[in-house]
Amino acid sequence: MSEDDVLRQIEQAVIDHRLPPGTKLKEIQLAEVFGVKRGTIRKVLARLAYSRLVDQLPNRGASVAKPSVEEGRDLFATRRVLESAIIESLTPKINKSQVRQLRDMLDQEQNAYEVDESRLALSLSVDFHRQLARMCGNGVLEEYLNDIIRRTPLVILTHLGTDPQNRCRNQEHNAIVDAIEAGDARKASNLMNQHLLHIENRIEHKSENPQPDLATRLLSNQAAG
Amino acid sequence: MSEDDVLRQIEQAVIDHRLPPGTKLKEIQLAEVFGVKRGTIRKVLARLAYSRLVDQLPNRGASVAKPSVEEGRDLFATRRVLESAIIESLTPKINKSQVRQLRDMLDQEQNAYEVDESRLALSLSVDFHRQLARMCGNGVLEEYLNDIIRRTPLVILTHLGTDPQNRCRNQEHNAIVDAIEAGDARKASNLMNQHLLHIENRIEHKSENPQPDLATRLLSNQAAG
DNA sequence: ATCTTACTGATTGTCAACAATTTTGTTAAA
DNA sequence: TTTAACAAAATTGTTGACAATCAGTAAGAT
Repeated sequence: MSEDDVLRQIEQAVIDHRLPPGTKLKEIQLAEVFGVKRGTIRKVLARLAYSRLVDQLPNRGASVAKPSVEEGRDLFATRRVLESAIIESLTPKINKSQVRQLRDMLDQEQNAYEVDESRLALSLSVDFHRQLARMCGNGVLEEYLNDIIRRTPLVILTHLGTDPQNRCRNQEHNAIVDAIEAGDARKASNLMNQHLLHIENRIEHKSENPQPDLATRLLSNQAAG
Repeated sequence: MSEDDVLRQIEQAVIDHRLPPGTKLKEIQLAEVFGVKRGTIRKVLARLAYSRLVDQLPNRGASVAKPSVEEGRDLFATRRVLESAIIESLTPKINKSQVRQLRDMLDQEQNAYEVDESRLALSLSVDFHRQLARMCGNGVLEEYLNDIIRRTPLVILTHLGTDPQNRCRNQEHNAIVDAIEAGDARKASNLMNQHLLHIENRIEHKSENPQPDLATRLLSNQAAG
């Protein structure tokens, strides 16, 4: 298994919340799990740290990142900026074949929901955003959006949990494509903004009822132990 | 000298075009220059590659990146998106002390030009953009803009050379602050867009008269070799 | 003359042993 | 019982030696 494979595996595990935020990532352990040398793990962890998916402290190793509420807010705000720009750039120059491609993706996504393949549906839903970035033809913009998309699940996990309501709404995706197809860049961009705000706002609300910290959680369950 | 020090030194050397695009960065050589072990250089090169300041090919080492015209165009377009968003976000909430701080920076920059400290002037000019990002209060946005700002000199170097006309115009910076102070976010944002387009357009024009490629350059000088 | 092949030096990539540090566990004194 | 000091274990960080690979060169074949 190559370095890139290991990277993808860990990334995917984070996205699927098999590795919740805060989980310690020990080098030897990971090396044994993936059957690679410690040096490989070391490089992978450095890359994950660079993209803010893990936190690294000197002599204290790596752990799955726990983005703060502020970071989550900033991340979503930046994502709205980028995705709005992508839509504004794409709308005037999209062609019919591309519109059809987007529709196909949304149909697949809807299908996956209906047959209860929720993991596949989530994955397709993310692909929709990625595909828009790809189509807009600006590689740098695409690159930065992909960075942000990779960080988003951690924010949602950390501050919203795994409630299925946190997913993208397929219906909203369809409305965005409608506006793009109609050539209404402003409307499409606004719809995307709203779409992302729906999730973003849940973070703000949730953070008003902050998750109990370790002490609180232990004291409210004194029978255990 | 620490890993971060080495990183900064190389970064600065790239920005100051002491290391022109394409320069090979050999591990042993760098290790000797900075008086560090090869492992340190190795980590630094990996980080520089991640931020696209150097290109890395397997078994072929690292060299200072040579961004393509497309990458340069995309980079500037993305930069306009981010900096516009920063201005729009900052304008409604900036306070007088912050405006004064920006003015001070621009005065220093102007001063540096007048006493012909062009390197200092350039540095202060970049700081102006960074400061706006800092003031807008979105850490993620700031982070991404700093990434782009680090990559910008390479694009300019590769496609425009070291012509002093490629610098930011102090006058345009002042006009942007004027609009911010007047609370006119739309105008300030547009000015920033124009400001960046002034440099961006030079890339497009330059690339219409493409630099002769290697073959052409060699054949037009057959006496050599 | 041109192409192929084998060789050489330089450079990058890998690894296992060692060092440094933090964490955990234990003991002993207050 | 608590605290502090110390010892042991686990983990991360570093290093030098070695392996693998590549660019360049020269000899040989066509």
